[in-house]
Amino acid sequence: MPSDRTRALILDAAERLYAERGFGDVTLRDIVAAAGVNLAAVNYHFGSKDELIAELFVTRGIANNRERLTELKAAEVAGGGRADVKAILHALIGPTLRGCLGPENERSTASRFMIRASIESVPPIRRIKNREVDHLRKFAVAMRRALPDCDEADIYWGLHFALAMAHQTTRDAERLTKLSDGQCDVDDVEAVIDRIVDAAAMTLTVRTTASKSPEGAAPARRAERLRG
Amino acid sequence: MPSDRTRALILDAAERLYAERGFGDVTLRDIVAAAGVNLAAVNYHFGSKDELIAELFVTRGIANNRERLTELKAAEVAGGGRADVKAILHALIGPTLRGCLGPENERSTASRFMIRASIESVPPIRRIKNREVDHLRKFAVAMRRALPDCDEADIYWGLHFALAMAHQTTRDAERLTKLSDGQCDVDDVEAVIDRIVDAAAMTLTVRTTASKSPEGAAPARRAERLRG
DNA sequence: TTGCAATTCAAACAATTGTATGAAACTATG
DNA sequence: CATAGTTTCATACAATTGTTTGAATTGCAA
Repeated sequence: MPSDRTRALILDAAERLYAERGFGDVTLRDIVAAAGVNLAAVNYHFGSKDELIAELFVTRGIANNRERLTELKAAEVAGGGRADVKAILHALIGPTLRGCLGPENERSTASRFMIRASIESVPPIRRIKNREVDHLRKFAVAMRRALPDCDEADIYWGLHFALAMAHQTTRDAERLTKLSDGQCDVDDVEAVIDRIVDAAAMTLTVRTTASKSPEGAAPARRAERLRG
Repeated sequence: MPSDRTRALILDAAERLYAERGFGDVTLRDIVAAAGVNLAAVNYHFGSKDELIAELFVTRGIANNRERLTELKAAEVAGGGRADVKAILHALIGPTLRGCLGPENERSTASRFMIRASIESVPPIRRIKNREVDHLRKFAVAMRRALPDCDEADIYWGLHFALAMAHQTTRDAERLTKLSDGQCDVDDVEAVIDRIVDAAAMTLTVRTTASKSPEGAAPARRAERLRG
């Protein structure tokens, strides 16, 4: 009859503190204080600090991946087995962005924790992170179906850029707001998502006409089809 | 007659170690060991660990900004007072990327240190970082000149996306390589730069035709001119 | 109730880290 | 040479951190 209460309290407090202040600034004593439990409880229930972090990461990672895949499947069903480019990108970056931007009270600690985890590469997480590639491959497969004539490398670059823009927007939202004097509204989450999706979709579907380096340093995209 | 030798040794070792392993994993003892100097030398020459980091950051930041501005000015001169979109973006992301990608031996510890600094937001750096916005504003001004009819917010988003793609590419080069089974060649630095410049330029200059959200969540770009 | 295992707790431990100290070594000037 | 100022060095200090320990407490079954 294990008492999961303390365990859950620790997980909640740890996730919240890590999401807010990052891994470097949060000690076990901070966590147990926030959770209202004894210091030794962490080692009793999780074995070590690293195992606590790892458990948080795998749990949240699985949930996040599932959310993305659910949206991808839905898009594939809606498209009769083949999702279109924008829908795929939307499924890839939507879930995370929705949890990280927008009004403070609507953000999820889960998403913010995952962003932290992908920023500060702390050892226990680094060891697990390899599985992410397998997850992304599913989106590459879907994208290849949506753009059968597109160069394969370009597809990977497109996914990479979509993730890059999404990721950096959650990181540097403040800088962007300051730089633009508030003209860039990062609180309108769906608009931000659409903007990033549009940008990434363009890199995948628009043929570059005037290349700066004519000797082919940047290979021309070979996509003809845009079904958004 | 101050002996700058020890000082320089510390700066070099610190920059290299921070660039390689990040701020979290490097202690003063690691630095002095690598520099071959005494532990107390750090506090003697810099006052504290934080001041050492801050000095590194401002020095390298200034150098990096100067490099970017030099390229921007050159592009403006070449364009008769007005640089074109791609040239501006090239000046913005080129210097950093050149120092962070490509063959190991050609990378600069300076660039990699700056990337680290922008990733792990350590207190002494966070305090200084605000000046970055003023620096970026110069690129916004140049871009407004290149795209007089472009919506202002779109310009900021474009710069933001360019930085995002560049930044994330230096961070996740390994993942991209693994995901693409080596099909995405991140070692061809100039090709990568061109690719990112192209992508960012597209978000600024290509009018989106089919928007996913017709009620205007993602405002249509208003740029007509592409002078690449 | 009694007994036993699971859990909680206060306290201590060991290691690490940034910083400070005071003596020693060095350098240049008188 | 002598001496004052600068720099280096070994060492110690104080604070923090993850972890461990052993006793107390709790919850439940016999």
